[in-house]
Amino acid sequence: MASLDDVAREAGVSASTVSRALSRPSMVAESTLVRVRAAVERLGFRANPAARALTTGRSGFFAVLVPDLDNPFYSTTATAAQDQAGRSGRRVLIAVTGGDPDREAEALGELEGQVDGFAVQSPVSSAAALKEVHARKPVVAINRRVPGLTSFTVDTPGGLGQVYDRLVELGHRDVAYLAGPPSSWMDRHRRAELVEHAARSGLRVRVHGPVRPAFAEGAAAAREIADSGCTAVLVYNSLLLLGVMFEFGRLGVRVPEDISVAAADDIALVDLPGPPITAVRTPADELGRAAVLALTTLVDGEGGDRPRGRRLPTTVRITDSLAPPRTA
Amino acid sequence: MASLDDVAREAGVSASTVSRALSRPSMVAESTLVRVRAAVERLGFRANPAARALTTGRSGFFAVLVPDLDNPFYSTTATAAQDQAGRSGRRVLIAVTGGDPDREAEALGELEGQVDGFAVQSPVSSAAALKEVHARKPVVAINRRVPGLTSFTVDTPGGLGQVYDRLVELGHRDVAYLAGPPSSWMDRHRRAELVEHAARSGLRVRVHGPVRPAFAEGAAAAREIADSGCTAVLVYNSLLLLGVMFEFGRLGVRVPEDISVAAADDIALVDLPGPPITAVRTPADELGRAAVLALTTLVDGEGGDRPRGRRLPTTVRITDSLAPPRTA
DNA sequence: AGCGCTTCTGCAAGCGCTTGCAACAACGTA
DNA sequence: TACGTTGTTGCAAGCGCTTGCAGAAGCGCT
Repeated sequence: MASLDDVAREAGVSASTVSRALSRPSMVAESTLVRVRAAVERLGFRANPAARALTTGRSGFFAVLVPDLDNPFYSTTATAAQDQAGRSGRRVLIAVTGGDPDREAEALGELEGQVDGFAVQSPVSSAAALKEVHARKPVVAINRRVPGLTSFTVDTPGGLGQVYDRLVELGHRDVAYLAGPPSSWMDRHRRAELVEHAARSGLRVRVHGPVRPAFAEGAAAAREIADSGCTAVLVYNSLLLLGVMFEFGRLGVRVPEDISVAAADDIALVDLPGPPITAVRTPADELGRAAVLALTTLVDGEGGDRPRGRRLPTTVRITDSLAPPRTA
Repeated sequence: MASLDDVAREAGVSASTVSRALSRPSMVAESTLVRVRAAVERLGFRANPAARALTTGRSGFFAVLVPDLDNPFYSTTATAAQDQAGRSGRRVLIAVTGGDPDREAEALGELEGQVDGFAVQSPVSSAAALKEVHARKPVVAINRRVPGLTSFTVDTPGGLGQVYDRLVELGHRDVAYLAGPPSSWMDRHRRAELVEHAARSGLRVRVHGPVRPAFAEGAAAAREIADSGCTAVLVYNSLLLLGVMFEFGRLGVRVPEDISVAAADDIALVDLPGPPITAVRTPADELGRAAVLALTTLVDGEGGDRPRGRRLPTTVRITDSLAPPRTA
């Protein structure tokens, strides 16, 4: 591997000049620039990232912590984060934590020295722990509000409210909610919202689960839901909903004639043929992008004002997957 | 951040001793070890990875290149790879290439200096390009055989053969195959196998697709398949199959009464309730593990004999999702 | 007592890059 | 002509760690 010195020799300049030619071209005369570039080309030089990291204290990496990759919500944010990071020449280190607080803490600790910042998705760590890390390396929270940290969330509760309203309007009284993982801040949030709404509107809500938000789990829960006598079901996420509907299909439960369905995100529903399904449209990719963008300004920025987090608005797509209850 | 020197001072020894205490404890006296450890603890010391990488030439990272993360096959191998890497204290850098040769090449180039090796999943790059990288950093291929590289594949064709045989045995003559992405080495392989088998056994095979291996795409292809008059359908992967079956459910097409179904992997079928589906059981996680293990020996090993790749055997689960054709 | 040996520790160089500082040239300007 | 500018370059230190080498003990042996 060619080093800076090799390039310097080849171009007939000093190593510092080469370094500057590459990182701050405006400081170098045009003619030298050309020579250096030619030498770089000829030798196929690539800066040694470790050396650069050592001197600058920057690695060019952001870590993205996600509970798992099987959930399209997470893989989507992670992929979007990677894409966004690429725009400032950075790379993303995806760490799968399994939603386990210990592994999350371990990842935070181990990676602290290797990355320029963290985007933590659905963190199970305590806010205090996150803020401690934040004191040294910028941390932004995705999909959970953490006081003191720039946080990006999605206004799913708001969207769900509209779904409840519609259900009430249609005459539903008995609604099932298939809950996501208990460790999920989002799920707790949604349930709270649900309970509150139920109290206000006279809905009776039965919670099923919690379950791992996977297709198979949705399918597994379908029978219980169908048998529970509810007339509508709200599901923690779209992947679960597909599982539920898949099994409904096998059980002969028709949507929406026998039961109305809706999901709290629409990720796995995109491009699905046939009649659309009621869902809260969730901009997962935007979440990943926004988080990385915030990290970028946090790292590159002159310091000072930390970027404001946002709660991304949702839109609800109410469709014929919601219909009046059968008995009505 | 505490440095080695800080620890050395705190423990009353030299920096080199601390370094050795951490990386080669057997070279250090027990009593010193204790003091050093205490000092490390007290100061919360963590070695600076960049500095370590600079001196040793090792970053402790393996890169795993995958086309995308939405495909559970890839996310499973990636997750397993991460897990396996953790056992030797390494981390995994997941790079999503989108199945794009340019992005794959770019990732290989950019990461070459940052990682100790590559596990390349379903690489679209030419074998020559991969081998060129391999000359500098170990590369192992996942799910594609690349001459000159340690490669791990799964014997899906062998498994599919059994499925075909069973279909013939049941009296099927007209079979559909829903193909995966055309860039996939695996899909090409499977199709070749299929054609050959068809010729031998008098099956008539109609290829649908190719499609992106996603649930929605499967659902979108379902009607066309159902209308094609075939009596059985083989699907590129399990995610697609779920999509197909999902839509079958909505279309009123019954499995297996109206049509027999089977998938070329079983990943998304795990834990699915109800009657099991015929599938070639694919050890995706083992693939990820094996690849990282090979990398590990390639890097840590005394050199010499490069680890042999393997073609992981598959088992086929033939179930009642295969039944005699309707008209038979 | 003297010797070689093993065991442990410290010294110092160096990994490849960045960057503050100083040197220098070329160029007005007073 | 002398001097301050501006623009360009090189020198050298240093980032935090690892490691070859050599020195210092401590040991058993003759």
